[in-house]
Amino acid sequence: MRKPIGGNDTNNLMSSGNSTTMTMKMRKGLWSPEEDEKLMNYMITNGQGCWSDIARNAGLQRCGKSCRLRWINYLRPDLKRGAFSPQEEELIVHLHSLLGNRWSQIAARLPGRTDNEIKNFWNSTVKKRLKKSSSDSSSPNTSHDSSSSEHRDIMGGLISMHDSSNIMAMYMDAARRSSSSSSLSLQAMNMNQMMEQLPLTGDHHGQNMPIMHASCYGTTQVGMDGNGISYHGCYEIFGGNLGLEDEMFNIPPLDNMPSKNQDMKIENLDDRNTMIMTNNMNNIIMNQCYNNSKHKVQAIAAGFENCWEGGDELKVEEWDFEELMREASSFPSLD
DNA sequence: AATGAGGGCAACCGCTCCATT
DNA sequence: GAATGGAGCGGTTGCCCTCAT
Repeated sequence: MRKPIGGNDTNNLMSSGNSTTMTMKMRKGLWSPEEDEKLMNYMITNGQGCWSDIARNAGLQRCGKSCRLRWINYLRPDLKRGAFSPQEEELIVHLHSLLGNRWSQIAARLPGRTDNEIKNFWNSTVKKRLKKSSSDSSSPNTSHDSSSSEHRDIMGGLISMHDSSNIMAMYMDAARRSSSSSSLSLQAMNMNQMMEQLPLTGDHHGQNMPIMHASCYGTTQVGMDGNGISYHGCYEIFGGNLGLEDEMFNIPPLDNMPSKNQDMKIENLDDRNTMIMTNNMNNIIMNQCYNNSKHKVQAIAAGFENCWEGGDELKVEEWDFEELMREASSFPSLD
């Protein structure tokens, strides 16, 4: 544990020797246990309010912003400490592929984890791993032929999740960055082109198709409790195995998440394109699930939509990524 | 044992969004 | 409609720890 800067001597943070000037210098750096305790006690007693008031009333020489950060990232009682489980890691990779660097939204789907934590985890661990796996696959020794089996392994397994995540992230980033009038449909076509670069699977539903076109299986069971939606089971999407088998995930209540309607109100802002895109993707996923009468829906998009009503169990068996992309290509231009 | 490199993590910074006046 | 302040978010920094040499 690092020692807080300045130790416990908060006086050294006051303007030198003249307390009447009220020019209180805000303390920076690491939090001392005493500060933590003050903030914790105040929050427990008074609850959340205006952060600058909290900082003042709790007797902390901190700016409200700093207090907020400390509370959210460290003191909150519902925080889960410790290393990320493989399941959490996979979920992060998957969510990142859908949401990009929207750490707060990713964090909202990982109970007990903070955006900062996830961001740090991503930047330190996952990014490195992805980089390594991509450099491995691009090395001369892993040329097309020899890599095919590796690709199969990769694409069929967790690493495929990473690769497909990269592609999705690239795609999403492209959509996000695109400030021109180039429509999402064009980007969707590019996505299809990217898909075609991918190795073929043997026989998937009677067709040779890039594995990214593979179906999405969801055998997730969904239940509701007072705290929101929880789901567990085996969850596979975009050809990757999320490996959530027998793992419980609690999805926070909807008030933590933007509603679909809210998202739909977001109009034509470049940096929101991804969100709209994601939403559209999710809508399509949901439509695919509902429209295809051949397929059973068990649950999909549990963490992304939470918007079904009624039935305790929705069933998804599979949906066709190709069709998904066809639908995606028909997205109206956001201009 | 000393030291340098790299990694992990907590916290700050700057920006945007939104509500209020 | 403009100005202002608070909240929230993502990017970045910098400190400390661990590990290899």
